[in-house]
Amino acid sequence: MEIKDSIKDLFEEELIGEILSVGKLKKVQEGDIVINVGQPIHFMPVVLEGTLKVSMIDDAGKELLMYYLNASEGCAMTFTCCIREHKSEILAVAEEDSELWMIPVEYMDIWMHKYVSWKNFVMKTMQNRFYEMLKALDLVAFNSLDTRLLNYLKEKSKNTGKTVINVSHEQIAIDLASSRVVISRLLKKLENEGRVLLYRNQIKLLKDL
DNA sequence: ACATTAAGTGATT
DNA sequence: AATCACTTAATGT
Repeated sequence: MEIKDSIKDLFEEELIGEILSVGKLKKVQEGDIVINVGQPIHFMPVVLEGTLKVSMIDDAGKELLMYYLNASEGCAMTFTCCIREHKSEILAVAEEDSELWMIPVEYMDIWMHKYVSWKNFVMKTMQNRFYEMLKALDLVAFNSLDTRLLNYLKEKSKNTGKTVINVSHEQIAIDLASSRVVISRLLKKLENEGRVLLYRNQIKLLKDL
């Protein structure tokens, strides 16, 4: 029931029937890897509930956070990868306990031609991701690390709707492709400025951030 | 009580 | 802004 509810406004009746019969539910826990780099993709995950964190990995194994995937959004990279049977170039990790609807990739192409609503869905997610990638690129190219850190914190609290963020300095460093020591220093500076409170594995954002 | 992991800090590049 | 080396603090067993 929840499955149908979360996507019923997106697609026409007939397609929903196909989606339900062809896909399957997958529950993941916080920290679970949904898609790993180099892994061939057989399913396209649509987020029903929860959030996925999508990162890019360079040759040296350095991570860089690209964007978050929220409810009723599909993984845009999958569209580009699966058609040519490419391997994944991204890492998707469950940011929180989430529910995904896994659709075998062979239907992507068929539905693309058969259903307008599917095409629109794909186009829309591509458009959204493209926009977020531009933002991410701009942030990396034209802003200093402290700006990026602030952005990271705000984004995270916006996603969870909370002012308390549960994350280690180490993890932030990985997401921003920096190092733990640097993040610790910048956070300490923010704390001294009275903008955050620091705890172990936890950061509290103060109002004026 | 001890080991492990997270965070803080000075010095160096 | 990154890395090294080291300290201190919190947490798990």
